[in-house]
Amino acid sequence: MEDEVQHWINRYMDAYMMVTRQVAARIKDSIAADTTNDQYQILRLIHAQEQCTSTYLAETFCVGKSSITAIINRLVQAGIIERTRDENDRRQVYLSMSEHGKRVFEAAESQVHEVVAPYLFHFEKKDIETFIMMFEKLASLIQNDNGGKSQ
Amino acid sequence: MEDEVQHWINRYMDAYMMVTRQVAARIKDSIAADTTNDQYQILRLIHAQEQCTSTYLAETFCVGKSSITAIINRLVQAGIIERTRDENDRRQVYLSMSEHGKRVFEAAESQVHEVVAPYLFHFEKKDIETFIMMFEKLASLIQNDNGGKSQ
DNA sequence: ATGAAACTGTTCTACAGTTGAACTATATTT
DNA sequence: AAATATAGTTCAACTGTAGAACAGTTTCAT
Repeated sequence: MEDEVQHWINRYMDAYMMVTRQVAARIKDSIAADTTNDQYQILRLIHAQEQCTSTYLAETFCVGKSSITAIINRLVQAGIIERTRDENDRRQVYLSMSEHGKRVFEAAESQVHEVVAPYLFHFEKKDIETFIMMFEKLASLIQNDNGGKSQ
Repeated sequence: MEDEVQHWINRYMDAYMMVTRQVAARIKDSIAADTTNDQYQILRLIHAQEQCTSTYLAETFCVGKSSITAIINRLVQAGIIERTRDENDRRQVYLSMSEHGKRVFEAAESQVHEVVAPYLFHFEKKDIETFIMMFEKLASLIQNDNGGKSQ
């Protein structure tokens, strides 16, 4: 039983590292050279969020807020992201994509899809569903498990 | 059909990012502060490989060889890794763990297992097998797809 | 109403990781 | 022997990360 768990974890880590690294490398080669993978992930989060703040990004991305400031500074400098202060609570700064930013994001997105899509055709529809659902269940388990280490 | 693929990719990316980031953050909090996640991944590769070279690590990790040099330099400086030149082909340098390195690696490994294992108990044995097998299939698809971009 | 506490985000310094070009040393090819 | 290929390193420039100190804003307790 214990051995089985160990074995699963090792297999998972092996496959996981391979997939993660290779997919990241392929996406990097594919999307415009001046946008990094992390920047693309940040753009995805901003795109999906109505009023996106640094705090939200820091929590979702699991990094400190100063990392977000650094990334956003570069994206602002590249004319991709714009900052807007909330007039009701002037502490908050909302992050949104400029028109140029939207074009950059959409181009990157379609490149990513071109990289990933071909692999899907090697799998049964049913298996893809199962795979994604397990991934989503895992994501929600992890998400609802903040702070409390045990269990 | 196209829409379905798009939808899958988006769901996959969402779940994937969440799991990747959260697990990485938890592992980082868990393993000794002076070993990074990337260093742990490198140690796993060295541990699994009989005679490990920089070139092998660079290819497997999908980075340039100079990145590997930088990582290995830090691990050598920390007394975790040792370099040994091949006497038959003096260009080659084999990387191996020192005794201290082995202890560091085993400690990190057991920490990682402690972080990951609890999540497994939320899943059916059968589903875990399916999940890992799909991951492994994906890994091997990607691996056997070097160079040729299309398909 | 005012002062303490909490919150949002930035700046700064130090470091890990990445890249790509230039380089050293060794081995192979012709 | 000279040209070429291979394995690895060095260097400079950059992205990403952490954590502490900080500034500005809001909330809360008394």
